Amino acid sequence: MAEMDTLSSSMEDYLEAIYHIVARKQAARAKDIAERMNVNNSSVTGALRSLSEKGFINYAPYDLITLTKKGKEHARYVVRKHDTLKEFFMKVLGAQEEEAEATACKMEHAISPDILERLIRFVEFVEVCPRIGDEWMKTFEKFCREGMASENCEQCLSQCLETYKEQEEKE
Amino acid sequence: MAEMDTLSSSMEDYLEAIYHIVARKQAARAKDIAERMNVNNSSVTGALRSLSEKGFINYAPYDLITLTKKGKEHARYVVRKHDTLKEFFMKVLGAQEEEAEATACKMEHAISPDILERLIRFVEFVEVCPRIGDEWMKTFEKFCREGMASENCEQCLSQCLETYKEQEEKE
DNA sequence: AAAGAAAGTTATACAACTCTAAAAATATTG
DNA sequence: CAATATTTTTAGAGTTGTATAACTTTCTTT
Repeated sequence: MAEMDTLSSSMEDYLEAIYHIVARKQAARAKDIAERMNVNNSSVTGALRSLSEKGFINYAPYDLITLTKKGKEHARYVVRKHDTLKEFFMKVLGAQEEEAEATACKMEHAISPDILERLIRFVEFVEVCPRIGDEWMKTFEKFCREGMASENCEQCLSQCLETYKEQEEKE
Repeated sequence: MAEMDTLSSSMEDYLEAIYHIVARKQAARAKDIAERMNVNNSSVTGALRSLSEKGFINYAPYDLITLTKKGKEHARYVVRKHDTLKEFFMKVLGAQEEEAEATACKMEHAISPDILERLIRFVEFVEVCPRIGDEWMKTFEKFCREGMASENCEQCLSQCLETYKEQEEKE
């Protein structure tokens, strides 16, 4: 028998699409999926059969499509990978939304559980650690434009410390 | 005609393997490639024909394999993507080498030029910016274990500034 | 409820990639 | 240099995912 618990990149894309459609409407129709994925109707039918056989979706010919528990769980995992990558590309690397979205979409299938967890922690950390934060992002952007101007490091650090102290006082 | 300048993930893997083999020896043989990639000999033949048709390698049946200029350039680009991801996973996210290697191998095909450049800059920056550096990595590791202990931020920043000043004096 | 529209499925074909088994070419060595 | 071993290729088949075209089912509307 074919693997029951693993999905190809392609099938993960279908599952993800179904997840998002089901989140908006009650259930998904083949046509919605085809439109969202820019794919032919008949390709959807094949994908549905495959996802159904593996127990990820509830589906019978001509019927509406919903996710099984297993399908929901896997879909959420895929979405988590997608969103984490997109967030990292935008918030840390400063990429544009469209670029981040497209690249996350392609890379999401290949990221391992271990690296994913680390990346989630990292993005979380970047947001709460004062050593990073907004100012730091600006510094990174400047670095990207002009390279490292090492003379400013002390000033940069002092500034960072001052800002932090000021914010602490306000709270 | 089939696309001449783009390669599937699979063909990029072959090209990358050939690049590494050619770097060690003068030229690659089908057997070397098959061994390195854990793939059947006959699969290599097909890949070689395809890469040759598209102008990435110099190849004729029963002949040794070398890279064309185009092949070398593309291979270097793939390797750059691979190495950048691997470095990021290890140096910034603190992943183990094997994990970093395996994941880079799978993700390298999907990263866009824009995100790649940003990631290269980012890894470079992480290495030169005192606000990050070793201490910061330790902080991140601690954060991963214990979560954010926000009371220590001022101390963390002061410490960082002090260390920087001390190092400046030594130079 | 019947006609027409819309949606979904099947049949078929193709492209990419893989494998096994057998045949052909090349290399090695006694 | 001929026998043997190794390497490479071909032939054929299977898998996955895609599309077009034709057909069937379901929905909509009068």
